Amino acid sequence: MAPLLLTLTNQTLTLLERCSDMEELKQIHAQMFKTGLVQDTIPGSRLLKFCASSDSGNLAYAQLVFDRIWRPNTFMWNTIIRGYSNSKDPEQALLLYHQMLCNSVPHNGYTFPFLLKACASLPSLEETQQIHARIVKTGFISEVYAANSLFHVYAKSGSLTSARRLFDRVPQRDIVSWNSMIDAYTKCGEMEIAHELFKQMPTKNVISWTSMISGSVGAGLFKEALSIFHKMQLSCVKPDNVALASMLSACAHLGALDQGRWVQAYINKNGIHIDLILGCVLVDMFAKCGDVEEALKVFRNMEKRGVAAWTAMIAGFAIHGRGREALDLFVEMQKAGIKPNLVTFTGILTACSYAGLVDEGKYFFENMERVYNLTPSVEHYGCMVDLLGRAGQLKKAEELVETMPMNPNVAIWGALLNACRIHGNFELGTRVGKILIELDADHGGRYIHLASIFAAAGQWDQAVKVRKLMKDRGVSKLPGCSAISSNGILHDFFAGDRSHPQTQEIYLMWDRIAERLRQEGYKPALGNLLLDLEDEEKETAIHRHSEKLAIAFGFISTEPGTAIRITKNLRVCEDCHTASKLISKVYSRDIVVRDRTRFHLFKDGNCSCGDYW
DNA sequence: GTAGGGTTAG
Repeated sequence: MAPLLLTLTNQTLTLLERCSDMEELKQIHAQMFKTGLVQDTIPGSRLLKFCASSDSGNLAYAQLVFDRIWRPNTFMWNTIIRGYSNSKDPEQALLLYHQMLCNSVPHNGYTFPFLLKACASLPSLEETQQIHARIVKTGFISEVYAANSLFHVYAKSGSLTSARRLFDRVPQRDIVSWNSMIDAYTKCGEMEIAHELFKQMPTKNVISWTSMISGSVGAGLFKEALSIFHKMQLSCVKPDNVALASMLSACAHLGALDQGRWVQAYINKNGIHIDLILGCVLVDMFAKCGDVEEALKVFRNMEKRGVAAWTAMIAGFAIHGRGREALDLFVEMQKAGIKPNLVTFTGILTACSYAGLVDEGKYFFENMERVYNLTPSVEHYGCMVDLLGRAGQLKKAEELVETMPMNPNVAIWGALLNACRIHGNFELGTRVGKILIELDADHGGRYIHLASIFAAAGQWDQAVKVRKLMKDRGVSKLPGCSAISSNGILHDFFAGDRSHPQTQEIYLMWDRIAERLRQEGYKPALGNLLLDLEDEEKETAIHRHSEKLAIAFGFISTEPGTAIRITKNLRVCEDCHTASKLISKVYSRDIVVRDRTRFHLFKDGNCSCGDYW
């Protein structure tokens, strides 16, 4: 090459390397046209690569550049395929691949990972199988990148057997192969097999650990997730953003504020960048663990917020009954140019429902389609049934169930039934209750609910019948469980639990509390929960509810004057609610209870839910 | 060039 041309080429390559946006690129492109460098392989490829695969690139422009290249080489074909595989139009990657085949352009080891990435985002099993055959035929199956990409697509399209067969047969496996398989199993809920592979794999990195953590979260094994995180630290693998996000998600589910705060401290101490997702899960964790103020602080400090972070904060206000603030934030969000999605609306409608903002809720529901171009789904109808029902508009709630464009599911009937409970509607309550024990026949809580409605109306024979049906069908009730954290350890309590090492102390403490409450005029609301027991037994049983045990433990294990924080897996019962209110007054202790659906802040004898739950 | 993380009604 002539020295002058060589200098020109090198200059252009340097310019392309330093190029930061499309404006700059277009200028370089124009120069390349003039000098004819555009048809040169190396500068031409670099130009294409910037347009097709850099963050500030432009795929349409890349296509234009590509179309003008006379006989593009394998690298160029790979580059444009890669561009489409990461785009909204991954199918185009497959089309280009077929063109590549027609033009008899040879593959290389890079072609298949790009192509399979496109398959993974479609995902198209048929295409994957065809590409698989070609990979085998061309011998690339022995290349670990191609094989790994295949595991990934198969796993993603749910063909676990294909993925595993391949995994067991390929000549070469690396850590990515193992991680892909582990992740595939966790995503299908096959935690045992995932554990097995995890144990077998020769070395583990942060991704291996994170897959196990997020897999456990997905399977509802939140404590397990915490324990895996702990083991990861013991093996000196440093958690990154992704691992911390999974861990925070487990904390959010458990209501494990102490552990969540520890993660936040870890982030600060190690200078970890709070990205879009990490910020979002931090907000969600604090809100779900009962510290809305801290959630808001994190939210305000985020550099950039995606729609999920806004939604998490809105939903956070909602579960604390702070509906007005949720709506204010919704307005602010739109001013910030963020478009709400379907999830945002469940947050908004929940906020309205829990705060009794009936007109506002109706307004937003009606505007979903018209203003925001979002079609309400069954979740949104569920919120509306709940909203109307809580507000006592049972007739309207029922009408909505009858006229909604989809079949009502258990959540819809559940919302209606809860409304009947709050407002004491026997006729509708029994009707809905009967539907629920058929639709959700394995769910013990449904039978108990229906039986207690009958009992409340004095129809004991009917109540007994329902209990008998439940017994005959072999259905059991999910036991109530309350968790409370002390010194960073979560303590679980079930009703009547005697497994805690401090059981004696705890029961004694509760007896003292109960005595004090009695002096203040408290009478246990025996209601109609346990109809097969005598009154005295009922009273004993109700005094052993998991929540009360947790509160008693809270009195033993926390400093006077500090809030007692409890997380419950079911709804708060009437009696525990009354007792908690009284305790908060008599002992001047705030009690924060997160139940299955929302928070209750018991303070000075009142509850933040306004006795409306 | 291949692998892991986010907001959802009862």
